[in-house]
Amino acid sequence: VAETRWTVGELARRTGLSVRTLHHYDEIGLLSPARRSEAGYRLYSAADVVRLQQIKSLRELGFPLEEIRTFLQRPDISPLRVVELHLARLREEMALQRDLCTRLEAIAAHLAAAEEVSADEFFRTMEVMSMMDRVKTYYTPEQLEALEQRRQQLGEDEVRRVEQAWPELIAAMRAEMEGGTDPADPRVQTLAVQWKGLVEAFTGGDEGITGALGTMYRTEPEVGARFGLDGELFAYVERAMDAVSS
Amino acid sequence: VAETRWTVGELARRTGLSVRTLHHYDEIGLLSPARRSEAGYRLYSAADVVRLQQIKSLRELGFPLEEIRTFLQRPDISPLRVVELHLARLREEMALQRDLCTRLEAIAAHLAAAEEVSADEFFRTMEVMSMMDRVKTYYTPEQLEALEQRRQQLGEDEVRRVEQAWPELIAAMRAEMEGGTDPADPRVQTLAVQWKGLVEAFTGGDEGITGALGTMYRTEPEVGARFGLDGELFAYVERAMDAVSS
DNA sequence: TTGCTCCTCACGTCACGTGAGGTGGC
DNA sequence: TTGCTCCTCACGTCACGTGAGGTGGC
Repeated sequence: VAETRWTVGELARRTGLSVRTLHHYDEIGLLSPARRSEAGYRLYSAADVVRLQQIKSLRELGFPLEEIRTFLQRPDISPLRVVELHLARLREEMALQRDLCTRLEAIAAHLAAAEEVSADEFFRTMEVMSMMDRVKTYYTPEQLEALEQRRQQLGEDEVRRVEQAWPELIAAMRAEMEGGTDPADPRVQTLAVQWKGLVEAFTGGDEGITGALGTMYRTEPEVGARFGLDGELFAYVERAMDAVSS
Repeated sequence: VAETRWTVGELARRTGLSVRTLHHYDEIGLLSPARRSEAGYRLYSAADVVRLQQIKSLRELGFPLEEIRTFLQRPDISPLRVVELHLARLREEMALQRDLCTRLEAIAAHLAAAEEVSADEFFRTMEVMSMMDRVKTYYTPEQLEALEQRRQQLGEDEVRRVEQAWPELIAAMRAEMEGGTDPADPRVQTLAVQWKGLVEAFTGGDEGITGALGTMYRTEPEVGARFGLDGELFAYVERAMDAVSS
């Protein structure tokens, strides 16, 4: 049974990658061809093609080659999982792009009418552009995978329920803060417990993910600002949490 | 009249760029702040914010920093033009993403059903992913700008008309080729003239663009393959063209 | 035999990242 | 005075690009 084999050139032509890229992947042990011909030509198998697709998907998710290599070593990672991760990310990105489109159109309309465009409008636009790249840098593939798995466990309805509960909870917490309520007050304590619950529903209690989220909110305040979160509110919530545990 | 000024840190926070990136843009003369404070702090003006937005847009279009620098020096390039270029590109990319989504969903469905997925299906998917990056590497900003300008001159209806004329013309040309008609035959000559007309309608006769297109079709046969174009047909058309001019 | 594809070095590049060591404003 | 933000070098890094020089299959 002679299986189909592809040379580097064929593979490059059909995938849009460069020959040099395939050489590089071989060099670093990310994708080595199934065999070599007698003359030393790289001969790739169908299984190699599948693996290459996984690599391309994970590259689009923004992961460095080294992380992709170790990620693909995990026994619980199937080609299906990788495709699903890619799809989830793609849908998020398309949503951000629709947002960006709206903002650019607004700026174009203003400029075309020779109106003043505020610096803020430019800032918000650049912020969205940065968010598109940013999603790619905060999680490791493992964390992203865990997040997705968690979402699937919860089911779509539950995810939506959690997402809708947030704005309400944030508003309630802010009202207490601005009203000057003591973080140890029972009313605030109740909210703090709900807060903790929602965070856990999202992260599945994974410490790495919780940490990555914390880093993201601390170093990128604009991300939190989209949901009405700021440093002041975070500090207030933290004090309430401390009071819960003590 | 004290105008608003931003320090690097403020600008970085509001745009999602790193301080190092802004330093780098200053170093290479791409974006230098309007002034410096007495202590040497970079102070950016509102005009700098506008320029930064243009830079971010052109970066998303995939241009290297050096090309962006010279492009922004052109007197005929307004902020509005840059936003329009970005919008045009964004819409194309979203179309490709919808295509990619469909393909990934098909693969996911097959994998979930534990069905065999052909190598071809993986190839086509990777091809779309590569096309998304590729658009970014064939044109210089000047060429992209000329292409867009051309499209605006033609108007949407005309662009659509041209795009719809292609498949028909390609099919007709292929039929002649496969029928063994001499490239110098009057029937083929008529088609060749139409062919030339459509190419010119698209490129506006710009030699640089025509060259870039040629390079693209030669080095990326899959791009042409999507429209039923291959090396054989190109060679046939070329012979017909030579016959036209002689 | 010619032309094309393949091979292995190995240095170059682009756009920053990442400290190192030090100064100025609130 | 302490802490934070800023400054200028300057070397490091990631994912390849780009020849250089040479071999093998149709």
